[in-house]
Amino acid sequence: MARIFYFGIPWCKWAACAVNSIYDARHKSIVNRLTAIRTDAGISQTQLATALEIGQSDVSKVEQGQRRLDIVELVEWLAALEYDLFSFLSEVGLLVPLAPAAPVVNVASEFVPDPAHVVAVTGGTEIRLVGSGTHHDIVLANADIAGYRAVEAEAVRLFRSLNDGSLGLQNREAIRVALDFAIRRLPLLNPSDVYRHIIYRLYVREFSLKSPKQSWVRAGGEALELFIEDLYKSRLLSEGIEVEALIAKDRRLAALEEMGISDRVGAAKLDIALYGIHEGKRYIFGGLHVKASLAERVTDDVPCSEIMMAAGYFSGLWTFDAKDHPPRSLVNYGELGTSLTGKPTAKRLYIERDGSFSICFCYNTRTAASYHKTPSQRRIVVSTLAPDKDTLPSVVLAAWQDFKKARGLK
Amino acid sequence: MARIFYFGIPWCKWAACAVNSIYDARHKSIVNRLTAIRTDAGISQTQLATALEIGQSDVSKVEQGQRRLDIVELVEWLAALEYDLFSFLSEVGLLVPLAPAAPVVNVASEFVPDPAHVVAVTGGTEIRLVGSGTHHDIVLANADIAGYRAVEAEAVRLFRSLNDGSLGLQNREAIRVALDFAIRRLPLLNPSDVYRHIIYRLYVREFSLKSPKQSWVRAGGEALELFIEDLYKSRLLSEGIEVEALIAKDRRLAALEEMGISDRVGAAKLDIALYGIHEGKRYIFGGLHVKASLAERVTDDVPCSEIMMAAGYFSGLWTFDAKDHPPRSLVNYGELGTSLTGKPTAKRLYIERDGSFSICFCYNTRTAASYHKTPSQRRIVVSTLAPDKDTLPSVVLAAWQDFKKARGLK
DNA sequence: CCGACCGGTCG
DNA sequence: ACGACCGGTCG
Repeated sequence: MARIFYFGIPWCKWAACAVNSIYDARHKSIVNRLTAIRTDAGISQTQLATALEIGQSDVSKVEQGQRRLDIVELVEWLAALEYDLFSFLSEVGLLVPLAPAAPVVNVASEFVPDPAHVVAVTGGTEIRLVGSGTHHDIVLANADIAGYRAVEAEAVRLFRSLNDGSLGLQNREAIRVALDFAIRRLPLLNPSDVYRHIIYRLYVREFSLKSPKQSWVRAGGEALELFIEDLYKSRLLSEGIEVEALIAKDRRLAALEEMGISDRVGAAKLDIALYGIHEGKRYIFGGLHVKASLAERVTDDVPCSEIMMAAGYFSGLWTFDAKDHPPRSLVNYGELGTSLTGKPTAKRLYIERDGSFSICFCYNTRTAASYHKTPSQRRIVVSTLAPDKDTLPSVVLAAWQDFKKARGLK
Repeated sequence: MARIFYFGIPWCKWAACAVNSIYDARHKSIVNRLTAIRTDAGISQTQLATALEIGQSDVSKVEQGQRRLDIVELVEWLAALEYDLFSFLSEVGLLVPLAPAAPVVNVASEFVPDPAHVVAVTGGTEIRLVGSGTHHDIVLANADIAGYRAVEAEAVRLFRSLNDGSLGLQNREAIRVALDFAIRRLPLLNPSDVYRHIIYRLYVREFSLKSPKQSWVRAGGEALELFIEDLYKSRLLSEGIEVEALIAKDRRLAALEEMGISDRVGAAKLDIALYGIHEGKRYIFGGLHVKASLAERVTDDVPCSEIMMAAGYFSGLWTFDAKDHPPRSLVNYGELGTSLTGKPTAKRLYIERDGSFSICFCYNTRTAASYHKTPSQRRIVVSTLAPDKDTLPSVVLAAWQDFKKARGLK
């Protein structure tokens, strides 16, 4: 039973407008917005009337406020305009959250977003993840409801197209586009939540050609590398730095060979190469290891990273640190730990104690960044992907300048 | 522009109910639902009227369908009932997805044994693995049909019991028992096929309490360690060697500490400890890293193994080398490679070139054993688990004798 | 074709 | 509780 929120305008007494709400200011804004949606879409009153199988004069009357729409009529009106009802209600100020979030529910697996339960709450949007005969409500802090719905619509469009090939996209490209769209449309969200609760779960829900979770492993992993390449390309090119996702085997081998370490590391142990341009020549000066989540798999990258650093190259770990603990909740706490008090998690030690990476860029804002001086001097930094928050470009630029100095390139 | 859903009932022409939609079936359902929400909440018409600051008769009129609500009124009505608008619209059938409904079933490649297709063929038994609307017929060489059926029956009994807890077994224990039963009952089969095509696939087919594949990852992995401990315990105890699965965290830490390497490796990087008994004292002299399949995950164990070897300990890799390539067939060729001609697979290099493990014990009989002298002198050995074929006990015994000599224990 | 991608599990 | 377990994918 859904009683979490109510949608209303508490300061206006219904009694006052019960008889003549047609003249009410809120009705004016509804009517004005309906008219604007129609004209923005380049639809004439006559065309709309035809679609609704009513007379043009009925459309005119509604838009002048002389005839009011009940809920069924409004729904069909918006349908004819192909406009989302919740976006509409949001725009005309009819959605107001009541209570703070979310009863906690115990869970099992296969949790995917329920399109019928997307509600505005204080400070964000609540979505419902349903699965195994139960559900869990997750609050996406700083997400507006229209933004979430737009992201869901785009992801659904992209992922469904994979089932019939209608857009001609590879899976990894569809995921990259969906993730890019979501990060841009919901820039204030925790990026790790966007990745894990929105994009991953919608992919699992919509993609049915192959087992979606296993497909996600392959396609999602490569999509993340493409996403990162694309994200930083423009931010770094102006600094004379090129970012290259090493998905093609020969490109990866070329990168490892230029560093002179291809005989000592597996051929597939670097995800992103960083090249600096100096006097028209292109030098590799480092790279990024990309992991959506860490688990024991972060160990894979440690040997290569240590070899790179020993050879004088920059070697960063880029991660969403995505991980939730279903028995308790579906809150995405990550594995690097949310607190600096108490014993550090095992994963932190790779960076803070062992210094196996030059730096760890973490995009789960629940993760605790390194605060005090670390034993290895290597740090975990945490931010969103907003250009003014994310220090990756400046860190990479500094690494390039250090590299030039060390190699006597001036 | 948000176009996720449209809200409407396409088969009903608006025109038909524009004048008198109050009598429309959809209005009835709206009105009935509003009434039900009120009564379910134990609110009287009078109480609701007071909250809305209207008369009780107005409430009555609305609930009888004599007076219809526009959108502003509906929003406030639901607000007074503390009921979610989106849930309401969903319940009265006003939310219709734009695209055809999402395909709910994504049962792609879940290949599980078809109990109806088990046939004797020359040299073995053919079973049918069904999934994705297609199937693959697999020949289990050297399996008699009665043996296969007995194994399937036992596995089904064990795995079904996990759904209702009827045998009181943990998942890993049920898997261990099933694997043990199968290996004993079908001793001439390729052990990797027993593991992968029989035990794994029956677990996926029968266990339904949690997502079976992910459950397998956890439970199957630990079951394998228990299985190995149990398998070699009796064969090695007579030689004064104890085999201990390091599933308990404190036992694992104790093993790493006795080797003096606990500060340099992650706490969970060894699966089986090997202890020798000398003059009533128990010395750790090595261990086994266990992997059902390799993938990139074998890298996890490399650093710990190299540290163990550098410190003078025996460090073996025990693997089923289980891997098939479904698009082509479901034959379990492994990743170490079936041929010694041509370029060695990347996985072989860990042992044969880099010598990162003392030895690799592989129980996929399709895998090619090291034949020529290897660069590292370290070898891949391949066999079944039959006591007269499996050289593991003698290799481990030799390692214990070498250890005693090196440490001056005589 | 051979390889690394990642998340639900459950002790 | 927090960690390592492993296999279908698809380039």
